Amino acid sequence: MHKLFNKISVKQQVKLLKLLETSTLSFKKGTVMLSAIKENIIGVILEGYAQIVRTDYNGNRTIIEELEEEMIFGSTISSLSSDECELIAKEDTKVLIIDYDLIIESENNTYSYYNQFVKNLLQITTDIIDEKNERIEILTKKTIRDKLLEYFNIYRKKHGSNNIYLPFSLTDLADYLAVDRSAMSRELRYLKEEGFIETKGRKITLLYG
Amino acid sequence: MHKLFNKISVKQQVKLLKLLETSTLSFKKGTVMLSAIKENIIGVILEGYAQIVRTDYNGNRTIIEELEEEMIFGSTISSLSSDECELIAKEDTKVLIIDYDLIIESENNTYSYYNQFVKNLLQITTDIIDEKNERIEILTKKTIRDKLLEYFNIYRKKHGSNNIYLPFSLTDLADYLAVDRSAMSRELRYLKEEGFIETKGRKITLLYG
DNA sequence: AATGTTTTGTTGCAATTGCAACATTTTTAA
DNA sequence: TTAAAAATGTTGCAATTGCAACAAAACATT
Repeated sequence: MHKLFNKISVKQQVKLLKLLETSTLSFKKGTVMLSAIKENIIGVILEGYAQIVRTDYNGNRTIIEELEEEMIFGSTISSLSSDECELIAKEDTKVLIIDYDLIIESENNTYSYYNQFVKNLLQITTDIIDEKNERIEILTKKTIRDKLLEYFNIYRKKHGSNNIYLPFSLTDLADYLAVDRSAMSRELRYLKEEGFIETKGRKITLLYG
Repeated sequence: MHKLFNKISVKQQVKLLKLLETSTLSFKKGTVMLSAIKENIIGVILEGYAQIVRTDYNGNRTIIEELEEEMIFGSTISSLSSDECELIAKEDTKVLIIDYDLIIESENNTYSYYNQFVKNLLQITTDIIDEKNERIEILTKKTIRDKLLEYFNIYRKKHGSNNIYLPFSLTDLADYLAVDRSAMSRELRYLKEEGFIETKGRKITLLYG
Protein backbone atom coordinates (compact mmCIF):
# COMPACT_ATOMS: atom_id res chain seq x y z
CA MET A 1 0.00 0.00 0.00
CA HIS A 2 1.25 3.41 -0.85
CA LYS A 3 2.53 5.89 1.74
CA LEU A 4 -0.10 8.25 0.42
CA PHE A 5 -2.75 6.02 1.99
CA ASN A 6 -0.98 5.47 5.26
CA LYS A 7 -3.46 5.08 8.15
CA ILE A 8 -6.38 5.06 5.75
CA SER A 9 -8.44 1.87 5.60
CA VAL A 10 -9.30 0.31 2.25
CA LYS A 11 -12.93 1.30 2.64
CA GLN A 12 -11.95 4.87 3.33
CA GLN A 13 -9.57 4.85 0.40
CA VAL A 14 -12.45 4.09 -1.90
CA LYS A 15 -14.41 7.01 -0.50
CA LEU A 16 -11.38 9.24 -0.72
CA LEU A 17 -10.73 8.47 -4.35
CA LYS A 18 -14.33 9.32 -5.11
CA LEU A 19 -14.14 12.52 -3.09
CA LEU A 20 -11.02 13.64 -4.95
CA GLU A 21 -12.50 12.66 -8.31
CA THR A 22 -9.44 10.63 -9.14
CA SER A 23 -9.14 8.60 -12.28
CA THR A 24 -7.12 5.57 -13.21
CA LEU A 25 -5.55 5.62 -16.64
CA SER A 26 -3.89 2.77 -18.53
CA PHE A 27 -1.26 3.21 -21.17
CA LYS A 28 0.26 0.73 -23.60
CA LYS A 29 4.00 0.38 -23.71
CA GLY A 30 5.57 3.17 -25.72
CA THR A 31 2.68 5.56 -25.36
CA VAL A 32 3.36 9.20 -24.61
CA MET A 33 1.14 10.29 -21.74
CA LEU A 34 1.31 13.96 -22.53
CA SER A 35 -1.86 15.37 -21.13
CA ALA A 36 -1.31 13.58 -17.85
CA ILE A 37 1.40 15.95 -16.76
CA LYS A 38 0.24 19.16 -18.42
CA GLU A 39 -1.98 20.00 -15.53
CA ASN A 40 -1.49 20.38 -11.86
CA ILE A 41 -1.79 16.79 -10.83
CA ILE A 42 -0.28 14.16 -8.64
CA GLY A 43 0.21 10.79 -10.25
CA VAL A 44 0.91 7.44 -8.69
CA ILE A 45 2.29 4.57 -10.73
CA LEU A 46 0.01 1.66 -9.83
CA GLU A 47 1.57 -0.80 -12.24
CA GLY A 48 4.31 -0.75 -14.85
CA TYR A 49 7.20 1.57 -15.48
CA ALA A 50 7.48 5.02 -16.98
CA GLN A 51 10.01 7.76 -17.57
CA ILE A 52 9.89 11.51 -17.61
CA VAL A 53 11.99 12.69 -20.50
CA ARG A 54 13.02 16.19 -21.38
CA THR A 55 13.89 17.26 -24.90
CA ASP A 56 15.75 20.55 -24.92
CA TYR A 57 16.09 23.07 -27.73
CA ASN A 58 19.07 21.17 -29.14
CA GLY A 59 17.02 18.03 -29.37
CA ASN A 60 19.00 16.38 -26.60
CA ARG A 61 16.86 14.01 -24.59
CA THR A 62 17.48 13.49 -20.90
CA ILE A 63 15.75 11.10 -18.61
CA ILE A 64 14.67 13.25 -15.69
CA GLU A 65 12.93 10.63 -13.66
CA GLU A 66 12.46 6.90 -13.70
CA LEU A 67 9.08 6.01 -12.30
CA GLU A 68 8.67 2.53 -10.96
CA GLU A 69 5.67 1.00 -9.32
CA GLU A 70 4.48 2.90 -6.24
CA MET A 71 6.29 6.02 -7.23
CA ILE A 72 4.71 9.41 -7.28
CA PHE A 73 5.14 12.23 -9.74
CA GLY A 74 3.63 15.54 -10.73
CA SER A 75 4.41 19.17 -11.39
CA THR A 76 3.97 19.98 -7.73
CA ILE A 77 6.50 17.42 -6.75
CA SER A 78 9.11 17.00 -9.44
CA SER A 79 10.78 19.37 -11.80
CA LEU A 80 8.29 19.09 -14.60
CA SER A 81 8.68 22.33 -16.46
CA SER A 82 5.79 21.02 -18.47
CA ASP A 83 6.86 22.63 -21.71
CA GLU A 84 9.71 20.36 -22.54
CA CYS A 85 8.78 17.24 -20.61
CA GLU A 86 7.03 14.08 -21.63
CA LEU A 87 5.86 11.14 -19.59
CA ILE A 88 6.47 7.93 -21.49
CA ALA A 89 5.25 4.44 -20.63
CA LYS A 90 8.15 2.04 -21.01
CA GLU A 91 5.87 -0.88 -20.20
CA ASP A 92 2.10 -1.19 -19.98
CA THR A 93 1.43 1.23 -17.18
CA LYS A 94 -1.50 2.08 -14.95
CA VAL A 95 -1.55 5.48 -13.31
CA LEU A 96 -3.71 7.04 -10.62
CA ILE A 97 -4.34 10.70 -11.30
CA ILE A 98 -5.29 13.13 -8.54
CA ASP A 99 -6.12 16.76 -9.15
CA TYR A 100 -3.90 18.75 -6.83
CA ASP A 101 -6.09 21.84 -6.84
CA LEU A 102 -9.02 19.75 -5.71
CA ILE A 103 -7.01 18.47 -2.78
CA ILE A 104 -6.25 21.99 -1.67
CA GLU A 105 -9.56 23.63 -2.45
CA SER A 106 -11.79 20.94 -1.06
CA GLU A 107 -13.60 22.16 2.03
CA ASN A 108 -14.22 18.66 3.32
CA ASN A 109 -12.26 19.25 6.45
CA THR A 110 -14.57 16.96 8.36
CA TYR A 111 -13.66 13.68 6.68
CA SER A 112 -10.90 12.26 8.79
CA TYR A 113 -9.53 10.14 5.94
CA TYR A 114 -9.24 13.22 3.78
CA ASN A 115 -7.31 15.04 6.48
CA GLN A 116 -5.08 12.05 6.97
CA PHE A 117 -4.43 12.02 3.25
CA VAL A 118 -3.34 15.65 3.29
CA LYS A 119 -1.04 14.87 6.18
CA ASN A 120 0.48 11.95 4.32
CA LEU A 121 1.06 14.18 1.36
CA LEU A 122 2.76 16.70 3.62
CA GLN A 123 5.09 13.98 4.87
CA ILE A 124 5.98 13.04 1.32
CA THR A 125 6.66 16.61 0.29
CA THR A 126 8.96 17.23 3.24
CA ASP A 127 10.87 14.07 2.36
CA ILE A 128 11.21 15.38 -1.16
CA ILE A 129 12.56 18.66 0.16
CA ASP A 130 15.21 16.69 2.02
CA GLU A 131 16.25 14.94 -1.17
CA LYS A 132 16.38 18.21 -3.08
CA ASN A 133 18.51 19.73 -0.33
CA GLU A 134 20.93 16.83 -0.54
CA ARG A 135 21.29 17.30 -4.26
CA ILE A 136 21.79 21.05 -3.84
CA GLU A 137 24.40 20.36 -1.19
CA ILE A 138 26.26 18.24 -3.72
CA LEU A 139 25.81 20.56 -6.68
CA THR A 140 27.19 23.55 -4.79
CA LYS A 141 30.56 21.85 -4.34
CA LYS A 142 33.01 23.34 -6.78
CA THR A 143 35.09 20.39 -7.94
CA ILE A 144 34.11 16.97 -9.26
CA ARG A 145 36.07 15.39 -6.46
CA ASP A 146 34.17 17.30 -3.80
CA LYS A 147 30.88 16.45 -5.45
CA LEU A 148 31.73 12.77 -5.45
CA LEU A 149 32.89 12.85 -1.85
CA GLU A 150 29.76 14.68 -0.76
CA TYR A 151 27.64 12.11 -2.57
CA PHE A 152 29.57 9.31 -0.87
CA ASN A 153 29.26 10.91 2.56
CA ILE A 154 25.53 11.38 2.28
CA TYR A 155 25.13 7.80 1.15
CA ARG A 156 27.30 6.53 3.97
CA LYS A 157 25.44 8.55 6.59
CA LYS A 158 22.15 7.21 5.29
CA HIS A 159 23.12 3.56 4.94
CA GLY A 160 25.68 3.36 7.68
CA SER A 161 28.11 1.46 5.51
CA ASN A 162 31.34 2.10 3.64
CA ASN A 163 30.02 0.11 0.73
CA ILE A 164 28.12 2.11 -1.81
CA TYR A 165 25.90 0.34 -4.29
CA LEU A 166 25.04 2.89 -6.91
CA PRO A 167 21.33 2.87 -7.63
CA PHE A 168 22.07 3.73 -11.24
CA SER A 169 24.79 3.75 -13.87
CA LEU A 170 27.92 5.86 -13.69
CA THR A 171 26.56 7.75 -16.66
CA ASP A 172 23.50 8.63 -14.62
CA LEU A 173 25.67 9.54 -11.65
CA ALA A 174 27.50 12.05 -13.81
CA ASP A 175 24.14 13.52 -14.78
CA TYR A 176 23.10 13.67 -11.14
CA LEU A 177 26.28 15.50 -10.22
CA ALA A 178 25.97 17.64 -13.35
CA VAL A 179 29.50 16.92 -14.53
CA ASP A 180 31.02 15.46 -17.66
CA ARG A 181 31.01 11.70 -17.56
CA SER A 182 34.55 11.21 -18.79
CA ALA A 183 35.87 13.83 -16.41
CA MET A 184 34.11 12.05 -13.58
CA SER A 185 35.58 8.77 -14.71
CA ARG A 186 39.03 10.33 -14.58
CA GLU A 187 38.42 11.70 -11.10
CA LEU A 188 37.27 8.30 -9.87
CA ARG A 189 40.52 6.85 -11.18
CA TYR A 190 42.52 9.45 -9.27
CA LEU A 191 40.58 8.66 -6.09
CA LYS A 192 41.41 4.99 -6.60
CA GLU A 193 45.08 5.68 -7.26
CA GLU A 194 45.30 7.81 -4.15
CA GLY A 195 43.78 5.04 -2.08
CA PHE A 196 40.55 6.75 -1.08
CA ILE A 197 38.23 4.29 -2.73
CA GLU A 198 38.01 0.89 -4.40
CA THR A 199 35.50 0.12 -7.09
CA LYS A 200 34.05 -2.98 -8.66
CA GLY A 201 31.30 -2.36 -11.13
CA ARG A 202 28.71 -0.25 -9.39
CA LYS A 203 30.04 -1.03 -5.95
CA ILE A 204 32.27 1.60 -4.43
CA THR A 205 34.09 1.04 -1.15
CA LEU A 206 35.18 3.99 0.93
CA LEU A 207 38.61 3.51 2.47
CA TYR A 208 38.76 6.80 4.36
CA GLY A 209 37.37 7.83 7.74
CA MET B 1 -1.08 37.47 8.67
CA HIS B 2 1.10 34.56 7.78
CA LYS B 3 0.29 32.15 4.95
CA LEU B 4 0.46 29.44 7.55
CA PHE B 5 -2.77 30.78 9.05
CA ASN B 6 -4.58 31.32 5.81
CA LYS B 7 -8.32 30.82 6.18
CA ILE B 8 -7.98 30.44 9.93
CA SER B 9 -9.71 33.06 12.07
CA VAL B 10 -7.85 34.76 14.88
CA LYS B 11 -9.91 32.93 17.46
CA GLN B 12 -9.10 29.62 15.86
CA GLN B 13 -5.44 30.55 15.63
CA VAL B 14 -5.32 30.90 19.37
CA LYS B 15 -6.84 27.45 19.79
CA LEU B 16 -4.51 26.02 17.20
CA LEU B 17 -1.41 27.37 18.88
CA LYS B 18 -2.55 25.79 22.11
CA LEU B 19 -3.32 22.51 20.42
CA LEU B 20 0.13 22.37 18.84
CA GLU B 21 1.82 23.39 22.07
CA THR B 22 3.67 26.16 20.32
CA SER B 23 5.90 28.55 22.14
CA THR B 24 7.06 32.06 21.44
CA LEU B 25 10.69 32.80 22.13
CA SER B 26 12.44 36.13 22.22
CA PHE B 27 16.12 36.65 21.57
CA LYS B 28 18.32 39.66 22.03
CA LYS B 29 20.37 40.90 19.12
CA GLY B 30 23.48 38.84 18.67
CA THR B 31 22.18 35.80 20.48
CA VAL B 32 22.80 32.37 19.07
CA MET B 33 19.53 30.44 19.05
CA LEU B 34 21.13 27.06 18.92
CA SER B 35 18.60 24.77 20.49
CA ALA B 36 15.82 26.22 18.43
CA ILE B 37 16.93 24.47 15.29
CA LYS B 38 18.40 21.32 16.75
CA GLU B 39 15.04 19.62 16.83
CA ASN B 40 12.43 18.91 14.28
CA ILE B 41 10.61 22.17 14.37
CA ILE B 42 9.04 24.80 12.23
CA GLY B 43 9.82 28.36 13.16
CA VAL B 44 8.17 31.57 12.12
CA ILE B 45 9.89 34.91 12.52
CA LEU B 46 7.27 37.08 14.21
CA GLU B 47 9.48 40.11 14.63
CA GLY B 48 13.07 41.00 13.92
CA TYR B 49 15.67 39.53 11.65
CA ALA B 50 17.85 36.44 11.87
CA GLN B 51 20.32 34.47 9.81
CA ILE B 52 21.16 30.83 9.46
CA VAL B 53 24.91 30.54 9.26
CA ARG B 54 27.02 27.52 8.52
CA THR B 55 30.56 27.12 9.68
CA ASP B 56 32.35 24.39 7.78
CA TYR B 57 35.41 22.36 8.80
CA ASN B 58 37.70 25.08 7.44
CA GLY B 59 36.03 27.66 9.62
CA ASN B 60 34.47 29.40 6.63
CA ARG B 61 31.14 30.92 7.52
CA THR B 62 28.38 31.10 4.97
CA ILE B 63 25.01 32.73 5.34
CA ILE B 64 22.58 30.04 4.29
CA GLU B 65 19.38 31.91 4.86
CA GLU B 66 18.30 35.39 5.71
CA LEU B 67 15.14 35.29 7.74
CA GLU B 68 13.05 38.39 7.74
CA GLU B 69 9.75 38.99 9.43
CA GLU B 70 7.05 36.52 8.40
CA MET B 71 9.55 34.03 7.12
CA ILE B 72 9.53 30.39 8.00
CA PHE B 73 12.41 28.05 8.71
CA GLY B 74 13.19 24.63 10.10
CA SER B 75 14.97 21.40 9.37
CA THR B 76 11.94 20.08 7.53
CA ILE B 77 11.92 23.02 5.27
CA SER B 78 15.38 24.35 4.73
CA SER B 79 18.76 22.77 4.44
CA LEU B 80 19.63 22.79 8.09
CA SER B 81 22.14 20.02 8.45
CA SER B 82 21.88 20.87 12.10
CA ASP B 83 25.47 19.92 12.88
CA GLU B 84 27.13 22.87 11.31
CA CYS B 85 24.34 25.42 11.37
CA GLU B 86 23.49 28.17 13.76
CA LEU B 87 20.54 30.49 13.92
CA ILE B 88 21.64 33.96 14.90
CA ALA B 89 19.47 36.92 15.85
CA LYS B 90 20.78 39.97 14.02
CA GLU B 91 18.21 42.13 15.75
CA ASP B 92 15.94 41.53 18.71
CA THR B 93 13.87 38.70 17.35
CA LYS B 94 10.68 36.94 18.32
CA VAL B 95 10.12 33.45 17.01
CA LEU B 96 7.13 31.12 17.01
CA ILE B 97 8.21 27.52 17.45
CA ILE B 98 6.01 24.64 16.34
CA ASP B 99 6.90 21.00 16.91
CA TYR B 100 6.69 19.31 13.53
CA ASP B 101 6.23 15.82 14.94
CA LEU B 102 3.25 17.02 16.91
CA ILE B 103 1.66 18.36 13.75
CA ILE B 104 2.00 15.01 12.07
CA GLU B 105 1.20 12.76 14.98
CA SER B 106 -1.75 14.69 16.31
CA GLU B 107 -4.93 12.73 15.84
CA ASN B 108 -7.11 15.82 16.03
CA ASN B 109 -8.46 15.29 12.58
CA THR B 110 -11.77 16.75 13.61
CA TYR B 111 -10.69 20.31 14.25
CA SER B 112 -11.22 22.05 10.98
CA TYR B 113 -8.68 24.76 11.78
CA TYR B 114 -6.05 22.10 12.42
CA ASN B 115 -6.75 20.50 9.07
CA GLN B 116 -6.65 23.83 7.36
CA PHE B 117 -3.29 24.45 8.98
CA VAL B 118 -1.90 21.20 7.64
CA LYS B 119 -3.18 22.12 4.20
CA ASN B 120 -1.53 25.53 4.41
CA LEU B 121 1.70 23.87 5.37
CA LEU B 122 1.38 21.55 2.39
CA GLN B 123 1.00 24.56 0.13
CA ILE B 124 4.12 26.10 1.56
CA THR B 125 6.17 22.92 1.16
CA THR B 126 5.16 22.50 -2.47
CA ASP B 127 6.16 26.10 -3.12
CA ILE B 128 9.50 25.35 -1.53
CA ILE B 129 9.93 22.34 -3.79
CA ASP B 130 9.39 24.62 -6.76
CA GLU B 131 12.11 26.94 -5.53
CA LYS B 132 14.50 24.06 -4.95
CA ASN B 133 13.79 22.76 -8.43
CA GLU B 134 14.58 26.13 -9.89
CA ARG B 135 17.89 26.26 -8.11
CA ILE B 136 18.73 22.72 -9.22
CA GLU B 137 17.83 23.66 -12.77
CA ILE B 138 20.35 26.47 -12.54
CA LEU B 139 23.06 24.52 -10.76
CA THR B 140 23.02 21.73 -13.33
CA LYS B 141 24.07 24.14 -16.09
CA LYS B 142 27.73 23.61 -16.85
CA THR B 143 29.08 27.11 -17.45
CA ILE B 144 28.75 30.31 -15.47
CA ARG B 145 27.19 31.96 -18.48
CA ASP B 146 24.49 29.31 -18.74
CA LYS B 147 23.81 29.54 -15.03
CA LEU B 148 23.39 33.28 -15.24
CA LEU B 149 21.14 33.04 -18.27
CA GLU B 150 19.00 30.37 -16.62
CA TYR B 151 18.69 32.56 -13.55
CA PHE B 152 17.70 35.51 -15.72
CA ASN B 153 15.17 33.48 -17.66
CA ILE B 154 13.47 32.13 -14.57
CA TYR B 155 13.31 35.62 -13.15
CA ARG B 156 11.90 37.04 -16.36
CA LYS B 157 9.28 34.32 -16.64
CA LYS B 158 8.19 34.95 -13.05
CA HIS B 159 8.11 38.73 -13.17
CA GLY B 160 7.24 39.22 -16.81
CA SER B 161 9.86 41.91 -17.26
CA ASN B 162 13.27 42.32 -18.84
CA ASN B 163 14.41 44.27 -15.82
CA ILE B 164 15.90 42.20 -13.08
CA TYR B 165 16.25 43.67 -9.63
CA LEU B 166 18.52 41.33 -7.74
CA PRO B 167 17.08 40.52 -4.33
CA PHE B 168 20.59 40.32 -2.93
CA SER B 169 24.19 41.31 -3.59
CA LEU B 170 26.26 40.03 -6.48
CA THR B 171 28.38 38.25 -3.92
CA ASP B 172 25.29 36.39 -2.78
CA LEU B 173 24.29 35.69 -6.35
CA ALA B 174 27.65 34.01 -6.89
CA ASP B 175 26.96 31.88 -3.82
CA TYR B 176 23.50 31.03 -5.10
CA LEU B 177 24.95 29.94 -8.44
CA ALA B 178 27.80 28.20 -6.65
CA VAL B 179 30.49 29.92 -8.70
CA ASP B 180 33.48 32.07 -7.92
CA ARG B 181 32.47 35.68 -7.47
CA SER B 182 35.27 37.18 -9.54
CA ALA B 183 34.69 34.68 -12.32
CA MET B 184 31.03 35.62 -12.34
CA SER B 185 31.94 39.28 -12.41
CA ARG B 186 34.08 38.60 -15.46
CA GLU B 187 31.29 36.69 -17.18
CA LEU B 188 28.83 39.52 -16.53
CA ARG B 189 31.30 41.87 -18.19
CA TYR B 190 31.49 39.61 -21.25
CA LEU B 191 27.69 39.50 -21.43
CA LYS B 192 27.65 43.29 -21.33
CA GLU B 193 30.36 43.61 -23.97
CA GLU B 194 28.49 41.23 -26.24
CA GLY B 195 25.34 43.28 -25.86
CA PHE B 196 23.19 40.70 -24.09
CA ILE B 197 22.65 42.73 -20.95
CA GLU B 198 23.05 46.11 -19.35
CA THR B 199 23.67 46.60 -15.67
CA LYS B 200 23.35 49.40 -13.19
CA GLY B 201 24.02 48.44 -9.62
CA ARG B 202 21.74 45.55 -8.84
CA LYS B 203 19.51 46.21 -11.80
CA ILE B 204 20.15 44.04 -14.84
CA THR B 205 18.34 44.61 -18.10
CA LEU B 206 18.01 41.77 -20.58
CA LEU B 207 18.49 42.89 -24.16
CA TYR B 208 17.86 39.54 -25.82
CA GLY B 209 14.60 37.81 -26.81
C1' DA C 1 25.10 -17.84 -29.66
C1' DA C 2 25.23 -13.81 -32.35
C1' DT C 3 24.23 -9.11 -32.84
C1' DG C 4 23.35 -4.62 -31.69
C1' DT C 5 23.13 -1.27 -28.03
C1' DT C 6 24.60 0.94 -23.96
C1' DT C 7 28.02 1.72 -20.62
C1' DT C 8 32.56 2.41 -19.29
C1' DG C 9 37.48 3.75 -19.61
C1' DT C 10 40.97 6.57 -21.72
C1' DT C 11 43.42 10.55 -23.61
C1' DG C 12 44.83 15.07 -25.82
C1' DC C 13 43.57 19.54 -25.97
C1' DA C 14 41.20 23.86 -25.60
C1' DA C 15 38.06 26.43 -22.81
C1' DT C 16 36.41 27.64 -18.47
C1' DT C 17 37.05 28.40 -13.86
C1' DG C 18 38.85 29.18 -9.27
C1' DC C 19 42.15 31.47 -6.71
C1' DA C 20 44.83 35.18 -5.02
C1' DA C 21 45.81 39.72 -4.78
C1' DC C 22 44.73 44.30 -5.22
C1' DA C 23 42.22 48.92 -6.18
C1' DT C 24 37.95 51.17 -5.91
C1' DT C 25 33.36 52.04 -4.62
C1' DT C 26 29.47 51.53 -1.66
C1' DT C 27 27.36 50.64 2.59
C1' DT C 28 27.16 50.44 7.52
C1' DA C 29 27.79 51.76 12.14
C1' DA C 30 29.87 54.43 15.74
C1' DT D 1 31.01 62.93 9.78
C1' DT D 2 34.18 59.65 9.69
C1' DA D 3 36.18 55.34 10.12
C1' DA D 4 35.55 50.59 9.36
C1' DA D 5 33.50 46.93 6.85
C1' DA D 6 31.50 44.95 2.91
C1' DA D 7 30.80 44.70 -1.93
C1' DT D 8 32.47 45.21 -6.47
C1' DG D 9 35.68 45.18 -10.45
C1' DT D 10 39.95 43.57 -12.44
C1' DT D 11 43.79 40.59 -13.84
C1' DG D 12 47.39 36.84 -14.33
C1' DC D 13 47.93 32.29 -13.84
C1' DA D 14 47.41 27.50 -12.69
C1' DA D 15 44.10 23.90 -12.03
C1' DT D 16 40.01 21.78 -13.36
C1' DT D 17 36.85 20.65 -16.63
C1' DG D 18 34.28 19.72 -20.85
C1' DC D 19 34.55 18.00 -25.28
C1' DA D 20 35.55 14.81 -28.88
C1' DA D 21 36.89 10.65 -30.39
C1' DC D 22 37.86 6.05 -29.83
C1' DA D 23 38.36 1.14 -27.88
C1' DA D 24 36.80 -2.21 -24.82
C1' DA D 25 33.54 -4.22 -21.81
C1' DA D 26 28.96 -5.19 -20.21
C1' DC D 27 24.33 -5.75 -21.20
C1' DA D 28 20.16 -6.74 -23.78
C1' DT D 29 17.48 -8.89 -27.49
C1' DT D 30 16.47 -11.92 -30.89
